[in-house]
Amino acid sequence: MNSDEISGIVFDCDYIVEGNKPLVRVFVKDAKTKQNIVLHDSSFCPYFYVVPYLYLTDEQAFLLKKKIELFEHDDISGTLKVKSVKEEEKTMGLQKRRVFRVECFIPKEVPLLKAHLEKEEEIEGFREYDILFYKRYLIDRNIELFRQMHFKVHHEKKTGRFFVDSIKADKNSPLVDFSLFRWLAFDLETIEESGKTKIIFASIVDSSGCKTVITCYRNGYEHAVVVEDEKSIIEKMGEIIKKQNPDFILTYNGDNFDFNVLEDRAKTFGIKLQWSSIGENFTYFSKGARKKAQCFGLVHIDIYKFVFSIMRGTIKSETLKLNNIAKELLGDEKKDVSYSDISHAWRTKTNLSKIADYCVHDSVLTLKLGEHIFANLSSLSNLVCQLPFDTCRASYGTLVEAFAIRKAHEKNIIVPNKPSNEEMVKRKQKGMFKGAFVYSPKVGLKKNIALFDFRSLYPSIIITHNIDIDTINCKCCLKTAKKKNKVPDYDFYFCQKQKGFIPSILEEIIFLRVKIKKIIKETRDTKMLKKLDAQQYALKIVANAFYGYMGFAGSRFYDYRAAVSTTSFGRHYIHKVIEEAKEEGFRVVYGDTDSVFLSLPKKNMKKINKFLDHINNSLPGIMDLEYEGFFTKGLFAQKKHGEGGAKKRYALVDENGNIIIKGFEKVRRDWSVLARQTQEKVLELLLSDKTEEAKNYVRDVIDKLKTKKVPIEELVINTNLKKSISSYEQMAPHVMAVKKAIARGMKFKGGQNIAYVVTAKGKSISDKAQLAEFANDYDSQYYINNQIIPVVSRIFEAVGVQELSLTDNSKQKNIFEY
DNA sequence: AACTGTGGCCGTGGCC
DNA sequence: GGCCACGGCCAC
Repeated sequence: MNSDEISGIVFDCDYIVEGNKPLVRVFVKDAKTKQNIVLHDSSFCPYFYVVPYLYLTDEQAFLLKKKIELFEHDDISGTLKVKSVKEEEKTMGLQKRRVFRVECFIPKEVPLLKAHLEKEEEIEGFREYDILFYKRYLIDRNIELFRQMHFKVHHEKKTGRFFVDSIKADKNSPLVDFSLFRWLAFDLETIEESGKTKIIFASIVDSSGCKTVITCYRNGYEHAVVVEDEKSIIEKMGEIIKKQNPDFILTYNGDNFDFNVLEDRAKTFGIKLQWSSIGENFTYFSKGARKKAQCFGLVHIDIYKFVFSIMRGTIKSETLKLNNIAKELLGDEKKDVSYSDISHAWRTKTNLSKIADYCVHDSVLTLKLGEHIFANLSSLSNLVCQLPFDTCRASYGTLVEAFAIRKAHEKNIIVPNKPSNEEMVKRKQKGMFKGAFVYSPKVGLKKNIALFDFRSLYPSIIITHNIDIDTINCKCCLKTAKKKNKVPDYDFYFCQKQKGFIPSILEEIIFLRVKIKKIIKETRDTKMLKKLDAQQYALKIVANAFYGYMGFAGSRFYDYRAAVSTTSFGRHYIHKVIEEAKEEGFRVVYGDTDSVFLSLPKKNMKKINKFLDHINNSLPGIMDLEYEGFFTKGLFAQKKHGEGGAKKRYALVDENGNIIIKGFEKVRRDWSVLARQTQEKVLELLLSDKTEEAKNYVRDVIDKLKTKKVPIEELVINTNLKKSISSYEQMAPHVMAVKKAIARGMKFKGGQNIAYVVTAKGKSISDKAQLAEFANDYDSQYYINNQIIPVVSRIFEAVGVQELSLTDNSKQKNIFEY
């Protein structure tokens, strides 16, 4: 056997079972040759922890260990045995505990063994029995995803396999580039025929320049690969993909759509989706409503999933459809073809080249999006030690959990278990906990606003006050911390001697982020900058999600008291800043959670810096108030219902004249484009003192609506159908529009975007609502009274323009009357 | 459908 | 006409 060294990048991992032994398979791209290699590791076995009761004597513990070692259970599937038991010392909470690491032969025996041992009286509990085997491997072997790793391997002649002897990560090497890998995106166009979804076009685009569309219609498209039938389309796809030999397969919603169709059609025709160069098939899992298409060594990245769960908060477009996302992120637009266009073209066999073109374009966009998100995806994968396959499908909760588990292993800490269903119900029954403070603004236009906010408020609080499950009301600080580290609104305090696990790992994140930000400042190389920026961004989103994770009922680190303490300190600090600002003679205009808006007679940096220093000198730990910037104007509108100014809705003008709009209809995707644009324009004009122009602009819009000169597209209202149609109590417009569409034979799922128009026909607004595709006209009155007037009058009133100020008419009229 | 959290606004339907 | 629950989306 000759020993060898391989340096490469890990981007996939799974395991197989051979002869009752698990064999981990690590998919590695050799950095030099760019060839992929499957490395096998037979040295790793599944395990979980048994926690014996603390009161057990050494002898009792020894007997328990023996009992577990000798455990044997026979049933029809064979004999269940323990491979080995090792005594270890691990940290649980802040305590060192004796635990038994119970090693099993194969992964699926872990839950079985645990179930059998549950009846043993000497056992207090079980830990880490639900961490998937391949994830366990990545963590325990310190795999650094998307970073150079060094493997000592040996070649086994008999099987031709490479076996791993040792692994070393090169922690200082940068994360790799997109261009290291081969990427392939595909997209399907389908039609509904006799109750089945059938494939009519399939496009394939890859990073080596391949651009193909496959169809079985002969005169479809001059560049098309024309095959016999639908079955051949799928076979041809497999053939091309296999030949192109990509590392990653990219789709946009492939988990729920493309692979769903492919799986069904392939089954019908008796074909396997064997696209991988190493002979693996795609498997399609559905766990409840969640579906995934996966193939070892051919990593399927569903970009829609990543956009939905991770990027949604930063996306502004009305829907998360490919064309919108591509437009927003890439500045590219999808060709505009609707489903009815496709089926019409297919039925009449006209304009087929347009569909083919559109199909290819979708793959092109998907590939481009893949490149766009790669830095973020790879940084996150690396940070939380999860395969890119899992990272692109993960929620924030999953990411935080994965990161915590990884860090726990590093620190020899055993992680708490996931809550049982009953426990989760109990946690949820506690109800919502008190959150942040929001300052009620006064209505009007304010000048010269200095904006301050706390840098990462909640993470800073958790670190500074050592907020954790294990540090709460400790015995060691009973006398001191009770005074010095007490939660403002509650009766508990946190330990000041021993750092909790969560504060300590959060601190690592914050420090690392500061370090990366420093490097960013010194970096010129744009490629490198993008990577570093993605890394600091990954750290930021994981850090910010920790507080929510502690208050999340499904969390391993749930603690109600920790969550309420965090927000309690938050309220305390923002109130403190507000009080001190008042004392220093500033006028407090507004503030939300971690920010304060202070107005000054004029811009005065000396005063601003003095205030900042004054505050920061009195703040403990890593708490840090930052100066965000100066704004020449700030507009706060009257609340529609109730007294005072509306919170979470304002507009600011920065020193360069840019307008920043928060909360108003302009930024809400459930308002018509016309209403949003009109409000934006009015804001723009009023903030530059062009009152008359603003009035005229609105009159003009109203006039256009009255004379039906506004194109219907600008009047479409987008709303999400959040649940299945039957579970709605109230018949809101979008729900009624859907009901009417269902009557026409359309189908809807929860989570779908509904685009509707309020038409002229009907009594109530819901009566009038029709899906955009069925609407031929619109109700001008509705759009004037319910979309335009309310959104602009808030703004006019805020700057002090009374509605009744039109004098060009004999009668005194509302400026917007018509 | 959406499983990181709470605070908040506002339109609409539906009840009184 | 007034009030409130439902429902969706946004700020942080």
